[in-house]
Amino acid sequence: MKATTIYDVAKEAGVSIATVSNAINGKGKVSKKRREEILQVMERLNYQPSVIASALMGKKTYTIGLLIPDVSNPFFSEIARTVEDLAHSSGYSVIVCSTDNRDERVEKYIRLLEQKNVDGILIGTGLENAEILALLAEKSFPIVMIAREAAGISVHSVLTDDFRGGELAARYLLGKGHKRVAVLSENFKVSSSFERVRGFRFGLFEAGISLNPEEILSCESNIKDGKRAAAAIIRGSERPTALFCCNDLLAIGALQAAKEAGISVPEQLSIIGFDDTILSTVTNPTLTTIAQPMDQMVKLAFDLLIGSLDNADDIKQRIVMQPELVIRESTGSPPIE
Amino acid sequence: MKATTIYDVAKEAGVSIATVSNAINGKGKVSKKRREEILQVMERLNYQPSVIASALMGKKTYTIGLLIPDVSNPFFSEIARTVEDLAHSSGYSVIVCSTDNRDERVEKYIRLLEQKNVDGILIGTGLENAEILALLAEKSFPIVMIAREAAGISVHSVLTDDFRGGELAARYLLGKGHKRVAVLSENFKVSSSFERVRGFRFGLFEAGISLNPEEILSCESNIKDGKRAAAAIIRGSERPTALFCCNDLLAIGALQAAKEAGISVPEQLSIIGFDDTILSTVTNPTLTTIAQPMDQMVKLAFDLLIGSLDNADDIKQRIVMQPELVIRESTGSPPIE
DNA sequence: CTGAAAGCGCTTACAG
DNA sequence: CTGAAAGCGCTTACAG
Repeated sequence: MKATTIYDVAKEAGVSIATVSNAINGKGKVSKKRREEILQVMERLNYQPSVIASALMGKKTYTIGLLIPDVSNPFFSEIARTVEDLAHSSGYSVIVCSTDNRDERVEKYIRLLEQKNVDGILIGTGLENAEILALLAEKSFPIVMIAREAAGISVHSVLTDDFRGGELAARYLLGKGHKRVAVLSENFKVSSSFERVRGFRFGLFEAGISLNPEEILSCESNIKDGKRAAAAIIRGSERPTALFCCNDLLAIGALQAAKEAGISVPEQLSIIGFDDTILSTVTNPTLTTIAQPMDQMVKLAFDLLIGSLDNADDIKQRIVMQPELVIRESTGSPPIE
Repeated sequence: MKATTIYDVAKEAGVSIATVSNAINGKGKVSKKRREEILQVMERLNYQPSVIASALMGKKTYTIGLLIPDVSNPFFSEIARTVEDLAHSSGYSVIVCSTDNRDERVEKYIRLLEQKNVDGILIGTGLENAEILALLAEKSFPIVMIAREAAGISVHSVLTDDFRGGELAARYLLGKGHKRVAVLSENFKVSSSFERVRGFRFGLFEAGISLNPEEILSCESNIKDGKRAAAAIIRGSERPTALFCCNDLLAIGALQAAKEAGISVPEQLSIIGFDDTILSTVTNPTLTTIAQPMDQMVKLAFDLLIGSLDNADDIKQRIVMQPELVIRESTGSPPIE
């Protein structure tokens, strides 16, 4: 079943293919009557222009890439969904790429997306590798960072004030009366986590409380490793009364470790997460967490990307959004000594 | 920064573009020496063939579509991740399309994917609409159904024996001593849910227990609606001692409804889900559920799709996998009357 | 306002 | 074994 091409509609409408093309794209001058005729023929023949052919002529492919660490991680799958809807309603489709935060995957995907001539890329995965940054810098397609930074290359970025988020968590815990706290972080090379921890320490510092290095643990960002690391904290000689986790996955690991150790949350241990994913509403107790305004962030990032498509030299923006504390059940006052 | 084309490497290597093309694709005869030279030049020039141009010549686009109800739903995001990895390692990329089970979205996405010349589509969303089935039937690209059926069109499908899954749940509950049970289902028009309920009823029936229509509720497939529907069941005059939910999302809704009503799970009410998503390990109590062997299913489906790419007339298979009961904490014996 | 022609970057017979 | 040429389905000056 050969698809109908522009030639078929040209012949059927008794005009040249150039005129059909013009009618479709609203380019050149086509008389209203002709245009209508052509549109009707297109309808009748069920003609759909080939994106491939027009892409070859240097037009857009109407495809964008989305680079994230892992689609199966709820935080990112929620982002993916928002991106997809936005893209869809502007006529774009999105190729999803899970990087696992691994440089070789990032690089491979970037090359792949380039080969497919995507119009632009939304990046929500870490970009620390100098080689990759150099690779990206020489590309012609626009890039927008979302919830992450990319130092040294000229791109738009939309992020949350992670430092402030950490601070928010510290203040809240302090307000509840906690004095002995610990931190469970994702790998420090992930800049957002690093900032969250810095902010948290700063919040504590302002209240005259300092955090010893051994009270800050880091591990891979998944439930299992979070659980293991949290178990170590819980078993420690001086168990903290509150634990700040750099994301919900780690917080859930902590929740599980506490359950296994027979420590009740929040009565004996307060746990606070970050991201406000669907997971935080599903645990029991539900999770107090720091929310990023993801829908807005994705919307902003997407609009910046689409804007860059037509105007590559626009001034690169760095938009910083404010995080918010979402209080649920996993936090409370410290136990009375 | 113009990308280097086949002309550049041809000139640089002192051969014709035809020879370069042949060297790349291993077509025609190219002397070993020439081929190596060309490959070196390609390397040096950092040449990457344009997928677009070769797609226009009727070659593959190395892009597949994935149609699922919602990427942000953990069950599907886990599928998406597996598909992505499989695709990636075979040189394909995947365009993710969330349909929300809405016919107009399904249709729009199918047209979009066709326009983009995807090589094939993996469908994990319901396909009941006759118009859409007709649309699909006339398409030239291969389609593989995953965890869903598509009646009346010639496609491969890989599914779980949903009936058996329902039966498994019934047997297990029966074995625990439950006699008064209820069902919380997703919309019955979703065939997999319908089968699960049928299987569950059958399991009960074999033990001489029948289910009244009012003990089977259906609602939208999300936590909130599940919670609301479960609340109605719980408040009912004769509260069941066990509740079978057609998927984990609904089961979580039920868990929340129970918590809110002050009913303890599993002591006063056993709850069993379906799908074994990450969510079922995160709740408290953790969720007993019926697992589908998704990784295997996705792998099979993907391989069938890739196979169909080269051989469109292969005999369409219908592979049925066996579900498995995963016992966690949300189920137990019924309370003593 | 409309059409002939060139060209995008490839692949594929076909001729040599 | 290698290359000239046609063609995939479009778009874009350009001429009329």
